[in-house]
This record gives sequence, structure tokens and C-alpha cells, in this order.
Amino acid sequence: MEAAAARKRDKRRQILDAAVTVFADRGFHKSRVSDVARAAEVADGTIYLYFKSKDDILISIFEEAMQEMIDGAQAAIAEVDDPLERLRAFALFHMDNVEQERGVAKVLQVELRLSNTFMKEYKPAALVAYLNIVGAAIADGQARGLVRPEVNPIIARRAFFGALDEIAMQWILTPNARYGLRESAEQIADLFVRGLRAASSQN
Amino acid sequence: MEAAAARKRDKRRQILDAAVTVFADRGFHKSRVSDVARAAEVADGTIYLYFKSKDDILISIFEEAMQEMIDGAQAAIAEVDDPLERLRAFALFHMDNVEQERGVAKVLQVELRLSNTFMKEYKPAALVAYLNIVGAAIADGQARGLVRPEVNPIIARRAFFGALDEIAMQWILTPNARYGLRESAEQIADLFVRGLRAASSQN
Amino acid sequence: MEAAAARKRDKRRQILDAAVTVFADRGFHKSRVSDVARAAEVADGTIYLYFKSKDDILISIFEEAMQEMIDGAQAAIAEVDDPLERLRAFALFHMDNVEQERGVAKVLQVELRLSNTFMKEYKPAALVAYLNIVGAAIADGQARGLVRPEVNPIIARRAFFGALDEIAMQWILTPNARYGLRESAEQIADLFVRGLRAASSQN
Amino acid sequence: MEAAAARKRDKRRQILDAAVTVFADRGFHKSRVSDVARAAEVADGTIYLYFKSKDDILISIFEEAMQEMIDGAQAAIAEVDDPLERLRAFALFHMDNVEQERGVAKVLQVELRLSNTFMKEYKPAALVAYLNIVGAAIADGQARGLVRPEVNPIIARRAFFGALDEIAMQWILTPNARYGLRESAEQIADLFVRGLRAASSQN
DNA sequence: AATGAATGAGGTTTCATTCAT
DNA sequence: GATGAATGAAACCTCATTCAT
Repeated sequence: MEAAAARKRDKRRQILDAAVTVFADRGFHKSRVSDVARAAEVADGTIYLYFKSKDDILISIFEEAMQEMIDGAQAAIAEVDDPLERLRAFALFHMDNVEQERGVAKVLQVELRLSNTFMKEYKPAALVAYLNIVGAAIADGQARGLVRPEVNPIIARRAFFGALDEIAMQWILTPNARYGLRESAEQIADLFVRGLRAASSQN
Repeated sequence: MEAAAARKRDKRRQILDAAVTVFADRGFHKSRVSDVARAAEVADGTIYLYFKSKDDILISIFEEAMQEMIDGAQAAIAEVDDPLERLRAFALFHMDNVEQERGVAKVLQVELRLSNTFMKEYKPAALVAYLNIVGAAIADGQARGLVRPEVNPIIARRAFFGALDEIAMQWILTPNARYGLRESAEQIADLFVRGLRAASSQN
Repeated sequence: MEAAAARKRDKRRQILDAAVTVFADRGFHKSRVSDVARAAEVADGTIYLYFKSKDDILISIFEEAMQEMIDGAQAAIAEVDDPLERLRAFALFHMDNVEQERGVAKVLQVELRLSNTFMKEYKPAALVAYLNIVGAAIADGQARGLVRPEVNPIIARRAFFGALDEIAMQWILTPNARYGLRESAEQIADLFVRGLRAASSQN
Repeated sequence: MEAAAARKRDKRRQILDAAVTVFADRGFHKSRVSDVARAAEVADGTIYLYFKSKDDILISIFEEAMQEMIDGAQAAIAEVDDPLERLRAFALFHMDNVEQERGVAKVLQVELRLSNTFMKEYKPAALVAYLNIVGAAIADGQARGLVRPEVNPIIARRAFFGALDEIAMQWILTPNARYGLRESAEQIADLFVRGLRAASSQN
């Protein structure tokens, strides 16, 4: 039955969307499963037909969001040839995504970390894949002589992500920030592009 | 009574030290107040003679640690004249501190964020003071013409902190990291020093 | 429709047989209706076309099993003239039945009692009928002067059943009992035959 | 502190007594921990200062009751020389105990069995000790030539207990039984004494 | 008749906090 | 000041049962 599968996907999405709203609003820990159920307009028990546990909802939000972000980031940098300009494109994509999916971003950045179980035991392979888009650009830049050879891409990619993430978290937590996310993305991109660039490649 | 006040400070410290160990070990949420009490060798109720609540212990750890870090960072950069080299000194100090006070660092970086109550309602003024050491150096650099004038110090200081923080968190969560914290500090300092420097100031 | 009625009986039996297996395996309380449904290869809802509730399945197992046991016991003693020897025949039949229908016996003896609702509210008339086979033999023995007149058949029949039942339960719960059920049946029969017999009837 | 230990024992007993009443009344499964707490006039959480779990309460009732029964039964038969008369003393003691501690008896006989976990995994060593009082008397009788040598004491002791237990359960479940427990005890004792006695020992 | 997705009530246990001693 | 026994609120998840298809 085609329709049954579609209905099943719909209900799963219904619950996930409701969960994002509820978790972003009250925080994961303070949200009760029944809050999510009410927001999704299903019975409490229905949640458990689609998810193994409350934690599983959070993990599912993370995995789906990360997959979208990985796909989106890859698309965003696909047509940019200069490796360093790819970092700028990545930064702008990341911040746009945070701005447009504020609820999801909030859950990812604020609520997800609450579970150190999650951060520790469930190794977020997807996060590494996301980081690796940055790392690959840096390594590519080194191969082309555009990036200083002494840069450690493993460190640099995480530093870049950390810079973006910290700014994003601040923006999420503070309703009225003094600076826009796009401006921040540009500033961070500038800092890293200049910081990574090999002296010989400067004009 | 001088002695009584000293004794009181001692017990308070006893509890705080025990709490750092316990929270770093099991995580804040999974730690029970009675765990802290046992580790501090006091009765459960005694905790409440020194702290308003379990959260208050966490906040106190944060505030005391931040004050030490602020003092330490200021001392570390005090004799460095070049504003950009102050960033390097700050980065090295920060990472050394994380390495030496791993327990405290873990509580601050991993456990503190779990309480979005904390991050939202209790505005961490101390964190801003810490960040401001970086911001002041950047602003100073701009005043001296060493840092590009278009850099927004508010953004840059947080980006710098985010980069350090992300690396530090990674190091805390993974026992066997592939790179040392000092190396990371140097790399991040290099990136930001080069990224911030005004073209005219290059030699 | 003859065939429809037969099919209906078949499915009912299918479900009952599956329920005996499942209940004997996991216990009544730990068994889910969906477990029974899966074992019977029907949908969950189908169960409720044949049984009012989960309890009703248990009661039905009991009633059908008791009816078979009543019929079997009556057949087993039918050709035994001596009332006291009928007790021996009854004991042997009972234990053989337990041995051959271990699953059913387990459900009856172990799982049935878990519901004091059952034991209290639903008066098991069938059990009384089964007990009465014993009681009738004792009363007959008294009428013929073979059994002591001061024996209260109501008490004696239940004592006899209790003795058999306790041994059977032990055997069911312990996979490797030190004595066989037939040996136990003989021993219990001996005890009661001698215990009931009127002094004047001894040779 | 002597008083503290005494108070602790008192509260434990308070809870156990309340639990017996509640479990006997509503059954173990239908009883909520909060029902027991209310009956014991303590808070729900207090229960868990004295017992590991709801099951642990049941097990504790069993163990304490069995210990009392073992002690009581041993005292009851202590001064009876004739092994067979010890069985009568045992039967009378058992039934008197059931009658006087109806609540406890009900919990033991009806509610305990609901947990086949209990009957299976937690091997009731105490029950065996209780049964062994009967078994020892029978074996003693055989040694003295008073009991038929072909009797298997392991089977006979359990048969004797089963007979008593079945009658007791019936009496517990039916408020208005047609026969008294003492009468039943006498009848069962008569049956077994005569059933066990060696022919040569009859006078 | 048969299905199986959806329902929603229900209860044990933990643990931060209090307060009589 | 110090104790620690007592409190009691709070929520996840299971599973018997229903009913639209």
C-alpha cells in the first residue's frame, strides 16, 4: 500500500516537527512526551509507534537536520572553485540555515549538548561529515598552494566550525543581537580566509 | 570571629572541590546532591547551608573558575605589548588552563550548557569579562593600526573564543585526541593573528 | 453455513493453542495480546472477535481444559469398582495429564492463580465438578462401609486434590525433579487410600 | 543511638504491617505503593528508605512470616514425642496461624504466587525449611518403625503441605466456609497419620 | 470476517530540598 | 552549625482495547 507508507511518513514528520517546536520552546528536559504528542495532535502512545524513546526523537531530529545541512552545504560550495571562497560560501550557508531553521538550530545547538550521553557514546558521525566539507576545502587549498602548508586541517576545520557555532549559539540565545548572522559569517570567513592563505598566493 | 569565617570558607571550598570532581565524573544531571555530600564528607543538609540549590553549586563553580581564568589571562598578557601577540598568549593560557584543570574545564564546558536555564536566564557576566580581554586586545590593535579597521571586535572576540572552546571541548570529550592542546592554541593564534592583521602592518 | 462455523471453531482453537504456548512460556502477565496474535498468525484485533478480553482467553483455556479433565477422569475411573481404587486411578490420570499437557497444566496451575480476580469473582464451577469426582468416590466408599464414616468428604476431596496439585506444581516449576509424577501419584494414592479406609474393611 | 535504631525498626514494621493489610485487601498487583504509604502514614518515598522495590516488600513479608512460622511450628511440635502426632500438632499450628494471621496468610498464599518470578528465580529456601519440619517427623517415624518404610518423605511432606495449603486457600478465599480450619486440620492429620502408619505399629 | 494503527490511562521510583533534633 | 530521615512531586512508557477501513 503506497498510501499507508505515505501516511506513516507523514505522521513521523508531524511528530518530528512538533518536537522541534516544543523542544526549542521549553528545552528538551522540560518538555514532556505528552507535550510533543499534544502539539503533534496524536496520542502519547502513538509517539512510540514511530520512535523508540524520547531520546530517539532528539537523535532523529539531529540526524535528519545534519543530513539536510550536509546536502545543503555541499550544494552551496559546489560551484565555487576557489577553496578559500568555499569557506565563505560554507559560512554563509551555515548562518542562513541557522536563521531560517531557528527552531531546529536551537535544538541542535542548545538542547543536544545537554545529553553528554549523546555527545560521548553516540558518536556523531554526521557532524564529522559536515566538518569534513570544511576540512576538504582547506586540504584542497593546501594542495593548490593557496593555504599555508603548516596549517593542520583537522584543527582548522574545527576552529572554523567552533567560531561559527559560538556566534550562532549567541544569536539563538539572545533575541536581539547587535549584529546580523550574515555579517558575522562574512567576518568569520574573512578572518579564516586571510588566516589560512599562503603568503605566496597573496596579490 | 576570624576563625569561624575561615572554617566556613573551608567547608564551602570542600564542597565546591568535591562537586567539581563528582560533576566531571558523572555529569551534572546524573550527580546527586548526596553524591557531592559524600565526596565532601558532609551531610546532605549541610550543602544547603552554603548553597541555595544544586544549580547554585554549578553557578558558583562557574563564577569562581571564571574569576581565576580572568585573573590568570590578564596576568598572562600583562607583559605582552603587541596586541596580536596577546591573543597568542591568551590562547596558550586558555588551553594550559583546560589541560591543568581538566575537571573544572569539563564542568564548565560540558555540564554548564546542559542547563539552558543557566545560559539564558543567568547572564554570564564573567564570560563577557573574559571575552573582553580578547576584545580589548583587538580594539587596541585597531587603535594602533595593527588590526584591520573593518573587523568587528565583538564578533571577532567571540569567534576566537568559539574556536578555542570547540577544540577544548573535543579534547575533553575524547581521551585520546590526535593533537595536543598547545599545538591547537598555536594554530588558532596563527589563524587569528594573520586574519586580523592590517595589510599595512605586515613586514 | 456448516463450513463457516467450522472455520470459526478452527480459528478460536488456533488462538487458544497459541495462547497456551505463549502463556506457558512467558507467563500470563508478561504475555502481550499481540504475542498471542503473532503466535496464532492472526491480527491483534481478530482476538477480540473470539474473546472478550485477555482474561477471557485464560478463562476459556481453563474451562476447556477442565472439561477435558473431567471427561478424562470420569473415563479413567469408570470401570473401577472399588471406590478407593478409583482414587488411585484418579491420581494417576491427573498426573499423566499434567505430564502430557505440560503447557496447559502450567497455565492452569501457575498462571491462573495470579489473578485473584479469577479465583474470587469467577467461581470455578468446573473445578468443583472435578473435585466432586473424588468426593463422590469417597461418599460411595462411606455408603459401602469402606471409608471411615467420620471423614468429611468435602474436606477430604480437597485435601486429596491439594496434595496432587502441590506435587504437580513443584514438578512444573522444577525442570529436573527428583521423583516422577507416576511415583508421586502412587504414593499419594497409597496415603489417602490407607488414610480413608475404615478399620473394619481392612483384611 | 539506640533510639534511632528502634525507630527505624518501628517504621519498617509500620510499613510491612500496612502492606499486609493493603495487599490482602486489594491484591498485590492492584495495590499501588502510594496505597501502602498512605496506610502506613508515611510518604511514598519513605518506603524506599526501607525497601528496594515494591517486590522487595512482598519478599520481606514472606521471609518474616516464614521465619515466624518455622519458629512457631518447631515450638508447637517440640514437646510431642510421637512423630505422627507431631504431624497433627503441625497441622493444627498451621491452621491456627492461618486463622489468626489471615492477612499475612492471604498475602502468602494468594498474592505471592502471582509472581512466578518469585516462585521460580527466588528459590524459597524458607518454604523448604518449613516443609522439612514435616519431612523430619516422617523420617523419624520411619527410623522408629512407626511409618511405612516405602513412603518417600520428600513426596509425603509436600503432599501433606499441599493438602493443608489447599484447604487454607479455600478458607481464605471464601468468607463463609462450611467447615472450620481446626476441623480440617484434624481431618487432614487423621488421613496422613493413618496413611503413613506402618501396619505393625497399629494397636 | 479480518486487519493493525491509534489510543490513553496508569504507576513505580528518584532525588532535590526541608526541618526537627 | 551540622545532621540525615522524611518528604512528595513529577514523567516515561506499555499494552489492552477499539474501530475505520
